[in-house]
Amino acid sequence: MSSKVTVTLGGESRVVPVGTIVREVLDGIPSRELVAARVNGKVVDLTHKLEHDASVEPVLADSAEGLETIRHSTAHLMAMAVQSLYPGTQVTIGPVIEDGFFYDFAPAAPFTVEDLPKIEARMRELVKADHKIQRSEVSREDAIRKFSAMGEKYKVEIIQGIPDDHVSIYTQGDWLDLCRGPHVPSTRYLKAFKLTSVAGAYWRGDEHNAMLSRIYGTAFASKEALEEHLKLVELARQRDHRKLGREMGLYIFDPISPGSPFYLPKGVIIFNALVDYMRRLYRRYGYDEVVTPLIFKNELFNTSGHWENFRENMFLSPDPDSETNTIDTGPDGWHHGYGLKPMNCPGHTFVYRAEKRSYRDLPLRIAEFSRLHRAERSGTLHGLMRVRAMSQDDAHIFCREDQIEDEIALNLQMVRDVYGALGFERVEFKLATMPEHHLGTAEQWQMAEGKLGNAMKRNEIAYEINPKEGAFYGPKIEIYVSDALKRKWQVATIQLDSNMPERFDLTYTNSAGAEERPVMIHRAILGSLERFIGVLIEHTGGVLPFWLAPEQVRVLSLSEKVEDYAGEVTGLLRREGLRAHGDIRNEKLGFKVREAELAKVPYMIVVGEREAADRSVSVRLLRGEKSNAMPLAALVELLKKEPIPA
RNA sequence: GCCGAUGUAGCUCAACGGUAGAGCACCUGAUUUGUAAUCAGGUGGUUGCGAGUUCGAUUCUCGCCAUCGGCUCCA
Repeated sequence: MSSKVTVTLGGESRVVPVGTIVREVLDGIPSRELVAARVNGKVVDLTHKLEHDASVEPVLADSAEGLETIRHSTAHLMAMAVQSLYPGTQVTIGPVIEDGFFYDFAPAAPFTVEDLPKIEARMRELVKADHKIQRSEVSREDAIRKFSAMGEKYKVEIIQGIPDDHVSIYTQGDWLDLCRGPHVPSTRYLKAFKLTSVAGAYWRGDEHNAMLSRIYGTAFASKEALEEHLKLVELARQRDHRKLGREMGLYIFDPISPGSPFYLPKGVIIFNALVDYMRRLYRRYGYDEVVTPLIFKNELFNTSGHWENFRENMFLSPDPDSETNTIDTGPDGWHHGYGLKPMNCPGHTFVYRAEKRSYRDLPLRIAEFSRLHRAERSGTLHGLMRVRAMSQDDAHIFCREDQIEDEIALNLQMVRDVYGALGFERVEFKLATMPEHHLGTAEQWQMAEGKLGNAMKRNEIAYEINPKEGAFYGPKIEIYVSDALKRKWQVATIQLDSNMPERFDLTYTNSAGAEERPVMIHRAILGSLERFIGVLIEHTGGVLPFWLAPEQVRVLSLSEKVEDYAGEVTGLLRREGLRAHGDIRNEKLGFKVREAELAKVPYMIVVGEREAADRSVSVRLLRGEKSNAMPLAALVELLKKEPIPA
């Protein structure tokens, strides 16, 4: 074996002795920017020894990998600080996440936010001490012995799950942790971090396991980048749909019905505008709308499989005809009272069965906006994003097997129409595949997944696979959008189902006169209207497009003298079908403008004596964007040009 | 459901082991107003609910409910 290795860096090659550390090869780069290196594509420590020929690239602090390394090292720094402040606390895992990192601990008592400043202070001390961060490799057995001796039983459990003979350990000062790495060379490199919150988290995410105490934090390459991030978080907080919804008078929540919004008149306008929009699309795409019951005998849910699979999320009601009037479980395992529907699908099979169906009737597209109720666990409720009562732009398509791909493709087209019209640029698609518990054979699943995939390819849609996340009856396409907090929300879904038609024994007569089983496609494009409105509000910061704005025009009178003219203008706009209101209160104009701005009314129409004299108006757009005067007729023209998606 | 925090007027928030206060909103009056807050006065709270400790609880303790941050779950 040669004692020299050839290193390629930035297109140039050089020969160095075997065992040279990467840092020495990257001698041209200032140490404060360099946090790690990429050797043959793999990110490693700067102290990594070069044993073979390799191509080497620097990993800089502000690159994606650099940031990841910094965050990971910061998580270690935090763990070191925690263990020095709270001896006896065990460490578990501490990964990097989207905007920072967390570390799960098993402390004597759970951490609270009051602990964070103390931990942060200790972290800063450790940074100042400039502890070198060193990697070493030990055998699995040695590592197990070592961590056992330290009383770190979670670490031992982790190591026991690692198949390799050797594991790596990182040491900084008198502290060490099992870790794959890489890490920054010393704690001095960590200069911009903040601990953000604490939370409980189960060991390995399993609620049967012990509850650990998790601390979240974030770290950046520079103080400026951290500040910028914190500013964004603050901005996002201001856009919170719960705050904006209240301020804009759209909806409220009350403990009298947890998880169920009370839509106020303005909120209903948004709700109805979205429903109207979907109805226009339904006409174009050939859907029929139905209204089915909200409450059913549980016999329905027993047949559909909901009783078995969804009961814990259902609101149940006794049978009023029953003498005992209880919701006890009956002798055959399901109770004979009523259940509030959590989904429309079982009910829609009765719409299908209302007539004898022929292959010529298919595809049959049945839509419904009815309210659905799901008994979501109390801790999961979150404004409009996670509710117990919701409406969906729900539809079920009953079709022949040979129509599946076309129907899916048509739906994907509709998805694009909708998200394009609403200005969502970041839309992601996933294909959720066969889960552990499933009905049908692997071949059937493969075929169904293939059809969904093909339909996406036909629409030139790039998608990821979401393994084993399909519904138990069939695979699904999941469609996600991002909100202002950069949280991804699943909104739309398209699911293939041959189970429900089977359970309800749905058939159609084929061209040869024989009975065949249709396939059912479950789909929603906006998904839950509640969640969609929440996402929309955070996405737009409450500044909704004209066609969705609860109040489109506000006419502001300057004084009592022009009250009549203001009323006349408001009346005219209303007759033109616009959502216009007059503000003729005894207030100064500045005050009225401010209130209209806060209410996010897109058009403010100012009328004073000048305007009244020549029958004109002065127009101000939201945020003072534009302000000019025009004749009344011109205003109507202008407003009628506002786009409404169809 | 689990971990942690929180709950005071319609909203945002302050205070305190000795029966609560501000701003906004609301009401009344004055002002007649030109593009993000005119002035003055007034109404409004059994401090989330229930129990305990205490001479006395809104404050301390416990339970419940709800909310917030997470976990978990999500056909």
